[in-house]
Amino acid sequence: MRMGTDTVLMTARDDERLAVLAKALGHPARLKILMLLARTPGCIGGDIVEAVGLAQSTVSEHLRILKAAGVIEGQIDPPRICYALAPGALAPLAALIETLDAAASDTACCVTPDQD
Amino acid sequence: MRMGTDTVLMTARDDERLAVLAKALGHPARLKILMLLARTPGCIGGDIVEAVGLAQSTVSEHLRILKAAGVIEGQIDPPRICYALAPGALAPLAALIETLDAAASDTACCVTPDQD
DNA sequence: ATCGCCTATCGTCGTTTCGCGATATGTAAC
DNA sequence: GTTACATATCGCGAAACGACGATAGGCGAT
Repeated sequence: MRMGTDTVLMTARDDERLAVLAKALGHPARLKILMLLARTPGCIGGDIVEAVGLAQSTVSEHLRILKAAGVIEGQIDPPRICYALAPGALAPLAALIETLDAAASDTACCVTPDQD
Repeated sequence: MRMGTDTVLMTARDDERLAVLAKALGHPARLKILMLLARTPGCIGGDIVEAVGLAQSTVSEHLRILKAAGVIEGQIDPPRICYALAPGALAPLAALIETLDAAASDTACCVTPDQD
């Protein structure tokens, strides 16, 4: 299901799942981690701790949240743990945004006609 | 140089802004409100309260958060207040997701899709 | 087996969020 | 003026979040 034709219609308790996904992105430290993973060619472990500048336990928590949300994947590689972005994990969120943006242009009935 | 708060150094402040945007979507009630606004042809006011099934004060708070994040806009129309989705507000978040998803395919080095 | 490295989990504390009822504000109508 | 309606704001308690230090576990090297 690529197109979000049904995105507006479903709105069941998928809200909950979507919210978890969005909430995973709703923190600067986690965004930083994702950005780091995005620009890292391979996989990284403890380097993340230094990059975000927080305590190791705190970073581990953020990693756990991201993993629980399905945004990242962790694979145990003998020396350390290899973290990488999970492909397609954000697709539902992308579809949501697309739907909302499309509807925004359509429902722009009472928005102030001032354009910047 | 007066240094314009942030330049190309890093996405220090950008992360914050992006996080606020994502956090605005990171709640079931707020998602419900946005879905409702997306589905509504015109603009709605107090109907939102009944739709989400929460107290009027609670809904007002969620609306305030969404408005603060720039996701929705409210225009005072004498009898009530007209709320509508703000066009293009989620564009930065969409760009983020696109970037992450693109990088996910690229950095998928240690993921073993077939094996487990 | 012991050491050192890396990661996960635990316990705690302060802050923030969430939900509510009650109350204040503003405007249209009377 | 008052009344009625719709929204915003104000406490307030309960829950969740974010951060930390300390601790426990797995694995390679010694």
